[in-house]
Amino acid sequence: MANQTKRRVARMPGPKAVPGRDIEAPTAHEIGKRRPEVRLDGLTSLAGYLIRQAQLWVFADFNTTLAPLDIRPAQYSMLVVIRDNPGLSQMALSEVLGISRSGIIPPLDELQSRKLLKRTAASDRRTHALRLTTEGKALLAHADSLVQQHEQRLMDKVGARGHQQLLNVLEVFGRDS
Amino acid sequence: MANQTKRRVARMPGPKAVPGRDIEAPTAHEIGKRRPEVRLDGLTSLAGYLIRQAQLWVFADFNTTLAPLDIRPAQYSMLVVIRDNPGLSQMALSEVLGISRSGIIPPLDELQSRKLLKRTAASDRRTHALRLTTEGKALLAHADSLVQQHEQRLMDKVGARGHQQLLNVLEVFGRDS
DNA sequence: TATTGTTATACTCTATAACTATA
DNA sequence: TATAGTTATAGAGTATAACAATA
Repeated sequence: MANQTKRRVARMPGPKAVPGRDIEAPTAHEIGKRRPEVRLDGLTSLAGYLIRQAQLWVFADFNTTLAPLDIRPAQYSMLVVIRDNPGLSQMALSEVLGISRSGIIPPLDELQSRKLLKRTAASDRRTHALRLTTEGKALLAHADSLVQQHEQRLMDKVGARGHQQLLNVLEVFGRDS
Repeated sequence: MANQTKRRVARMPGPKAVPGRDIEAPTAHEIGKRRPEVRLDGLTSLAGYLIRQAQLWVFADFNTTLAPLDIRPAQYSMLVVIRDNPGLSQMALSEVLGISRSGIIPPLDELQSRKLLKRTAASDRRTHALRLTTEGKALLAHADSLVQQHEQRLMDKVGARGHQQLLNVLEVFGRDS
């Protein structure tokens, strides 16, 4: 049967017992079957939900577009910020990107192992001054052109006017937030 | 020193060697110090980046607002869709929410263990017909009012006009995607 | 044979705490 | 004492593959 005896244990402290299933009369849903149109009004009237869906589309399209370079959104952000702010520290980068200083290390390690950036010495010897390598700059230039294709697809999706409205309306989220 | 001998091993197949650091002349960045304004133009001109930042704000504010009910965005989405489509299957729900049928099980288990929904029998005995419990409906009603507060804060953030533009422009992401 | 729910497993992203070196 | 980078660890979210029950 579809309902097994042993259920998945929740990921927190103690195992949470998950009760079995009841029996209840079917609704128009089950009767209609054939993947009847699922009502989503309750969600699509929320701007937050639409923003989330848009973001999922953006990441999916970004990843597809940048796949030839094996660059994901977060990595692209890091490369751009380092290019535009050569010598900034990991702390500064992590603050700007809104992640913890420990969380930024794995992606930086990967980018460095791919020879796209380097950690150079700074006057404050506790810090690393981040810089793109020549190879990193070249790859980023290529990535920029692919990102423009991605941005164009987004524009195709929402229209030139809608695209401009997004830039205007969402500008408030660009700085700090 | 800040640079250790042993570096973090990348998470994929083989360990990737991470090279050491170079030494290079400091830029205006290090000299200026005092957290100089980091340039973000390269990112903030991309609608995709702004959408991502907006989404991070939305989730953060949503989580703060719904904290008293311990409901996260994905859980709220599930409860709303199940309320509006009583009896739908896990497959239908996972397709609508854009996640795999295995990935939807942990959150459903948790909601069921909290007695907010139930898996009832359906005519097709391979499937579960999802339904909210009375408790689930009550909690969702409470959640709805909190979500409206959250939506109001978003409107405060982008303005009533901007909010309406978001609903209009992002509508295309609401269905399928 | 195909589909639904489940389990096992794994990868990514992110966070906190503790440690080292530097300030 | 405080800060930057690192390590260890853990949790949440997601995915794929294989399996049993059912169609």
